[in-house]
Amino acid sequence: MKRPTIADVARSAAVSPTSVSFAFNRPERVSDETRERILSAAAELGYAPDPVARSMSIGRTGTIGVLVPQPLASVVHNPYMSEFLAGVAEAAETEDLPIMLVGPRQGSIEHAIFGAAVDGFLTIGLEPFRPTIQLLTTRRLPYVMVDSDAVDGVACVNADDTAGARKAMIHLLEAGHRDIGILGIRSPQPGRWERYVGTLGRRMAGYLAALEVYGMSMEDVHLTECTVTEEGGRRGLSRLLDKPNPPTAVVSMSDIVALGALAEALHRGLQVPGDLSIIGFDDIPETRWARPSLTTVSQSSQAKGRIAAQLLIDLISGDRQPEHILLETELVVRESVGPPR
Amino acid sequence: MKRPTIADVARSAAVSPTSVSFAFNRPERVSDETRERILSAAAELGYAPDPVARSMSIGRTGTIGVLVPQPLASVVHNPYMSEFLAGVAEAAETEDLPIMLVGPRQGSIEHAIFGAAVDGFLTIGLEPFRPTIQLLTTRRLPYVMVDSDAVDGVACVNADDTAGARKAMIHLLEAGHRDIGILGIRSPQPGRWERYVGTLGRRMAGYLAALEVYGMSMEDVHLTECTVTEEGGRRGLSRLLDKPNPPTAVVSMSDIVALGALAEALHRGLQVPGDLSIIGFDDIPETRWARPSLTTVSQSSQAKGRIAAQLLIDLISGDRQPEHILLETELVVRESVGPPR
DNA sequence: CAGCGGAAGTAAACCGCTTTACATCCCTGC
DNA sequence: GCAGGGATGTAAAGCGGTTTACTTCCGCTG
Repeated sequence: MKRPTIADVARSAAVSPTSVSFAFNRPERVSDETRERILSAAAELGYAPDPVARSMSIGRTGTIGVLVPQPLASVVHNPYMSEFLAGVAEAAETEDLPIMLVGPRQGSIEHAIFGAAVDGFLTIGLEPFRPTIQLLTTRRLPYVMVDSDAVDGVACVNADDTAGARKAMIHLLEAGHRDIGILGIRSPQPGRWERYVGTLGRRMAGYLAALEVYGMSMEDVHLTECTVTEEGGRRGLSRLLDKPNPPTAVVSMSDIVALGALAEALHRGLQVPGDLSIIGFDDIPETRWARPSLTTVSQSSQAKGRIAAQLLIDLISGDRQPEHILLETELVVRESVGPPR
Repeated sequence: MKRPTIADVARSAAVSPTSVSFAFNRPERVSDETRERILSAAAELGYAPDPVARSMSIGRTGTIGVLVPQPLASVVHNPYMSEFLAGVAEAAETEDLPIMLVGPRQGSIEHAIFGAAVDGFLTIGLEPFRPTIQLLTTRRLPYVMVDSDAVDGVACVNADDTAGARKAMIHLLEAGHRDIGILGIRSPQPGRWERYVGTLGRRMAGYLAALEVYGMSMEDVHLTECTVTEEGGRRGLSRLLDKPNPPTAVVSMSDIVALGALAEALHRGLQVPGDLSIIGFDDIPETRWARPSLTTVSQSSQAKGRIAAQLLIDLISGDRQPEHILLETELVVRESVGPPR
């Protein structure tokens, strides 16, 4: 038995399909009596309007897409992303919009963009790489870029990474540290920090700005790139500690990496912050659980998600123009930073 | 300038819409030369096939829906859900399916079910309440129920909650505890544990079974229902501790609640596990970070998500029949349980 | 040279719903 | 008695693709 269509209901209630549609979507267009008849016929047949056909007709899907450049599984796992998504959900909820998680398809973002039935995209951490933007534009859907470099004419939402990174580095410098390591994030051009773009680039710029305040430069610190996992943090810190003149403090571009580094330091029997100070970035919930709890830079991912989603929703409904939004970052002082020995 | 359609491309390449469609979906059906012409015309116009129209034609959306009974925001935040979703994503990824998060719509699950353009649903923790099942059936879509009571003829995936709860309670009893509190989860009929259904019901049955092994019954323990938040756990434990004969150990139906209880116990200056033993359920990552780390029952939410999603995918493609799957649970012994003083 | 088969291309039906424009009918007011 | 207008209902044209069945054209075989 196939799924009943609007025509089946119409036949069974002895009216036109038009009336059935009206009975569901514009009750005032049919008489009470007819509506009753239609609805009960529908109930009897077990009729439910097909959302796809509906979308097709009205030209909207009522869904917003969240486009992520990594495999979905890793994304949902990532606490930073969870918070972000919670924010997106918060905004989506007020409009009763489901949210669609879209990862790469057949390995390519392109297929993903073209295949998703959504009214607009929220992109996360996409390299502001021309091709991708162009695809998004070709698709002619509104979109908001989060955690990328701001692009003219495109809606963008970012945390003020530069200021945040600056605060983090200043915090260490003020505490008296001069031998500092940076746990960076693996980049397309390993080690070429001058070429970092997007979030990475801005954070690096912030570190740099802080160093300059103290008359230092990149020459005076050790940078190592890590994968964004605890394991990555472990390894990264190991590399730094095994150098001839190990740092007395490290800043990390990500809390996850920082927590890995913390674990490694404790594993090696180091006192934190006695022997080594550590500072992270993102303020994920785990930083509070860590012992010692992690000093980090908060960027309220949830607010970011909420604000970005709201912007997208407004863009879709057409009552706002693309704009750039910069969210404040804040240094959250906890227990993992102290003066050098 | 409107979005170009297949007809525009056809016109521009001087072929029929059929050929354009073939050029995209069945390259072998058009000559190389023509295909070239069509594709370049498409590129020039910035044509991208409309996913909705496509779904409409082929009768599939290529999307799986995750239906949750609570507001989306709270769901994404919940670590247990995050893990589950990661599992779902893992399975979805192998088939390149986006996943759609669907929360209640206009306050009702019904609207949500009817409005979502998906090929199948994964429901989580839905009360196996007739109406909802009926709706799902009316929609005539395959679905898999997770964390509900098993229903005949419906695909269900559950953890073996009963066995898990039993192990937890036995663990406390073996340690010598006889004054035990249960931090339950708020239920539709507060306090009427005999009527618990679904996950709650099964866990309660497990606790009970363990008590009976030691010749005890529900009379001998204190049950209090908590909301599933840390705050809920705090309050719940407070209620138990303020009784005339406070428990020396508590089992919780959820790690989040257990962590709240742990915080409250420490706040009151109690030693854990010295003065109070605590055991949780779910094995969320935070249990490892807690001090003392939390003994709990692991149910591998991620595996659950993966398995449930795979079942749904197979159901959709039609090469599997609905079945019931029960996943093992395991006691994870950490530091929060010891003998009573 | 008739006959056949494969390659290339297309017309038109179809997917299931929405919405505009129009037809009826009946009531109201003058 | 009739024009005007509101209430109710419907035909038909989309929305933008996919797919089936058919036509044409060509080259090849016997």
